[in-house]
Amino acid sequence: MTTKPERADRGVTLADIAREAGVSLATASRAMSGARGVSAATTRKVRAVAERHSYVVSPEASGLSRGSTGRIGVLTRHIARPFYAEALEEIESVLADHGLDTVVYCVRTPEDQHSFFERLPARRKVDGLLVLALPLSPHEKERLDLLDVAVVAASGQTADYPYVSIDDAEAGRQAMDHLLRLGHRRIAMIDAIDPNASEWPIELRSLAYTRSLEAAGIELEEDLFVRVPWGAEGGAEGMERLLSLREPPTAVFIHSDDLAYGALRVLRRAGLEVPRDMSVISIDDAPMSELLDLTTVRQDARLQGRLAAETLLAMLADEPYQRARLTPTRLVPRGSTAAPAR
Amino acid sequence: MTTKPERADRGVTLADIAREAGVSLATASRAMSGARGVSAATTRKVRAVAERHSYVVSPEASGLSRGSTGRIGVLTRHIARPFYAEALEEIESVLADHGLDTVVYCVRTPEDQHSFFERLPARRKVDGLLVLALPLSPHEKERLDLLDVAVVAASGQTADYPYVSIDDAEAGRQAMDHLLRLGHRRIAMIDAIDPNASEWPIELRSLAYTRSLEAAGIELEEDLFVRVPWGAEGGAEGMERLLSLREPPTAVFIHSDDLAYGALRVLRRAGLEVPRDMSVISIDDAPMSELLDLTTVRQDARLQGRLAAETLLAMLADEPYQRARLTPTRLVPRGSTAAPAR
DNA sequence: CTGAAAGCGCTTACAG
DNA sequence: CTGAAAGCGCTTACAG
Repeated sequence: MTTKPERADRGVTLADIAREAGVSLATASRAMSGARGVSAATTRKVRAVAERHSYVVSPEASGLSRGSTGRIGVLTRHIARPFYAEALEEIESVLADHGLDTVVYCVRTPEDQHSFFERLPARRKVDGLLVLALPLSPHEKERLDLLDVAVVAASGQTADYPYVSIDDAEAGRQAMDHLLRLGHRRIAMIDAIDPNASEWPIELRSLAYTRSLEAAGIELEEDLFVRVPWGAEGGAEGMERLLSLREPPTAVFIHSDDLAYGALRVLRRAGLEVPRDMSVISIDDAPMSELLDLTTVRQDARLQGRLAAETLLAMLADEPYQRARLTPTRLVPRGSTAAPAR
Repeated sequence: MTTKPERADRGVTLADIAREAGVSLATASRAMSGARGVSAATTRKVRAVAERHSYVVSPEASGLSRGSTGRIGVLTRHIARPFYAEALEEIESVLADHGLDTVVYCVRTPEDQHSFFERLPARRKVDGLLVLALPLSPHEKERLDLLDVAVVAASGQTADYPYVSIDDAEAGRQAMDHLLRLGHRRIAMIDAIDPNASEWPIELRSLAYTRSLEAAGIELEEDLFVRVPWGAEGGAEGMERLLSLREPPTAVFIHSDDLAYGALRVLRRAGLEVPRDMSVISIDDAPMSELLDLTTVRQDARLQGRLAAETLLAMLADEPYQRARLTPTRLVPRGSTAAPAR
């Protein structure tokens, strides 16, 4: 019946199903969506016909009609780093369980990030957005609000969206506490900055470092605090700087596991033994840390992803939710820390 | 003018833009899409109005009309493993550069996988599908064909879709060759099987092992070939079995880096030194391998992801493409291999 | 419980 | 170069 044959065979439509089932389009639609107010027999009949044709309702058309997309966007700066990858995997899992698709927007570089907020490619494409460990400038937040969808942040946000995160200050305290209890007094810190991050919240981990030392009555030494770019290379650089001191520390608290891996390599190559010559602790408990016998403070990336996704689902369903959720961290003592040699 | 006010304020529509620009809907549509046949002045006027309202064309409506979704699905069993995460990151990057969204379908368990192929949640939602290192049974392939979209496989496929992959046999040969040249004769292999994989292609890596030994005139020893489940734990188990032999090998070729990490840990804990007591080589060159000083055969996950995405783009654009693309692998000699002790 | 009809927000052949 | 109109494949208030 179509006057445009080239469009005619895009596949079976609800109209076809309705016709074959001997009901109206409206009833077929209700039967397929499980809306109430259709007799069980009719529903069965319609669905049987649909089944026979391997028919599924077109999400595009359905979404257009009802005004939702059935998709959630995840905005992130990385996919291939353990924390992000694990959080993403869990997010996808939660969303899929609720029938929602996950679309990934990865802004690798500052340029990508800039263009994302200028062009807003997610506009009109998602029902909600999960912002993964991406601090937002006020301008970026303003742009994001143009999406006009629910937003939840996981870790390190600067805007005022509902969020899920660890308590970085507490995690830092746990790490420092462990070193102090072991008897260390000369404790260094290798802090990390993301060279690509335009904005970053107050660094709670380094704050924990200074506070813990102060609380223990230990004087701060400028040389013992180094700040390096993110990643194993940064950790290596930081450790090299510490080893070059006239009097190196006996222990070091490192911003995160990734950095610690680089630091451990430097120690090994320098012929130093861990933990005898240097205790090393960091934060994350990334997958490799167990293999490397690294003492660390565990944060659960998957849990954070899960809770963030669930928060977003609650917002979309207009159910109550917590604006701020802190997930627990805990010390995982392994072989890279011990009491100082003397 | 709408009779349904609750639907009225979903935002600015093309009709609003057209009205304000003083043109018809049709012309506004053409101006926004950049279709030819609109005067430059009109185009400018329409776009200016759109800009002023932060308007973008609704992908849902546009897609419904033109019959495409602007989305590509990625089907995978993992997100949080380096190979997958890197490939995915690159895929997203390529697709985003072409204005396409990436939606992830991660089937973690055999049940997830089964349900994916039964329910086909990607149906009517994507213009194409990238299957990441997921071997398909004939039945699964049959189901997938119901999606009626372009499909490209990256690594380890069993169906006959266009694909991108390394040459596993060649990679294995490179690894074995390295050990043989160093003078090893007693070479073991730790092979991996994915306990979740319903189907798996002929194992080309272990084939390379036997062939290389045969070519070198070395007799195969059953004890020297062990097969374990995937992951570091599997590698540890495999190495333990090899160490328990009356006469352990002097070198071992391991299916992939992940397994090698576990094997290295077992060696270290057993007080054995690498490479003095045992040479270790594997395939992948995952991010941690450099830190662990692991000799390996590098495969480029990002390149595979990129080429797979580009192949899919070519298919969608009806441009010529290669049905099979093999990406190169190369030996990366590091500190975990050396000539046998005596 | 069921149907006719309007509407979701676009695109595009057709006719100027 | 531009517009009126049909169509994309659904959903849902309205009226039985």
